[in-house]
Amino acid sequence: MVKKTREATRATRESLLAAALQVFRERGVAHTRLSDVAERAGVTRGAIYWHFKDKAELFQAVCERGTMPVEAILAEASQSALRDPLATVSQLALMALTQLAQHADTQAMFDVIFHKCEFTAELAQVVAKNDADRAACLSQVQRLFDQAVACGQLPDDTDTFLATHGLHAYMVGLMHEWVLNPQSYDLAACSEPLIDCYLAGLAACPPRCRPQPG
Amino acid sequence: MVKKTREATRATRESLLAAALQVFRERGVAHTRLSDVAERAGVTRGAIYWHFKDKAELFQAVCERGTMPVEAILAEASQSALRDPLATVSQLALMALTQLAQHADTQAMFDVIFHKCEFTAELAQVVAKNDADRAACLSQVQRLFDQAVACGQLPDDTDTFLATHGLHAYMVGLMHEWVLNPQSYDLAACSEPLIDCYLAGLAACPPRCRPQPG
DNA sequence: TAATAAACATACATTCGTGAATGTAAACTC
DNA sequence: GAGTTTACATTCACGAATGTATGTTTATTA
Repeated sequence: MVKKTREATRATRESLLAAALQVFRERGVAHTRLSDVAERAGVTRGAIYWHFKDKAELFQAVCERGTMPVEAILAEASQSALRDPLATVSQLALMALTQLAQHADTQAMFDVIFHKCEFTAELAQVVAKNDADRAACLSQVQRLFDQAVACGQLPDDTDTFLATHGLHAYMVGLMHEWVLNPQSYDLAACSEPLIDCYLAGLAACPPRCRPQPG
Repeated sequence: MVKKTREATRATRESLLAAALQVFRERGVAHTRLSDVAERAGVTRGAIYWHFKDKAELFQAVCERGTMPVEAILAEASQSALRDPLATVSQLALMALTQLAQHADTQAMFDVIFHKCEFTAELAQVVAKNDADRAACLSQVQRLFDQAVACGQLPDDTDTFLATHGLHAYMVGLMHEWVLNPQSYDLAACSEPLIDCYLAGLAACPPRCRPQPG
């Protein structure tokens, strides 16, 4: 039983990615042996080395598959109308948390990223992509906050850079901690009030721009 | 050159902990070889195995040394007067961020914890301690929020559980992201407005208690 | 339908890191 | 100041994981 049809090959690759995500979550990325992943997927290590160069490339593929939905959310939101920038930000955040709350694979993905992975030199590819994604996300949100200031939704002297970083940190922290204990509270139900709370803080008492020195 | 005086022994242990923190940060915990740590500390692996049972115990010691100051902050704050619960929370958060902003060792520590470590089975000890610390911190803060509600500083129907988890997530996210780019903004200067922003959101639009079903 | 290449399985060599075992010299105890 | 223990250094043997090389069978292609 060797050379499969094209569809079977795709299926093998998919089951490898799914198995890798599971084993990564159970054992941590650095501690997983490729033989474990192969066994979980019902193949041998040879199959892994056929589809991926090494563990780093496998991990990268797992990451790209896992972050696709979130990136799709961001891309979709960038199309959205800009009559109400703050509402756009709110919906963006809400959709991200909802995606996390509702999809087990997304939970597994973020569990791995946040708690079961060491971002070291050999994963430089993934780190670089993460950095690029974060930068894109941040600049997109900051643009929305700038529009919110222009609309009068936020005070004139709002430091939108800090506001953006604050919101991003909030989102990261919520995901980081919630995946540790998904049963601690109902994320799907609580996302909206949690997000509204931060945005209300921004409207009421945002970080202010300091007069630039010089 | 063997058997040192007691003070020299303490110094060796200290330099091992410092070396471990550095190497953990550079290579990630799972990828560091104890020989690297020994070399960095100017000793051999024998010295490590004398002071610590294995890598997990070394990591645990590094963690305990690194989280001491933050725990001291919490302990100190628990003594504080309770006339102004929200101000106490604010100062608590501010001190934690200030500690991070001002001490290179604390930055290294959180960089390792957040980005250079896999929390897997073999580190169960550390995970358990983390969980206990987090639970203690959360309940302490929630008590302060409860007092704030009693004082009228927060609305009567504030869901203090969610408020606490939100603040905790915010803090975790701020530290998690800032250590990735300490030069991205001046944390020491921005901590206060960032914290005030979230607390203002709590006062203005907190997560509300839902009527319990049944 | 013959030839080629895909999609793995199998077998192998090698390296790497660990833990334990042992050596040892100096500090501490009495 | 002799014995004991400390605080390491050195050496060794072992397993484990990796990457590669090769085998094998079947889909695909011309």
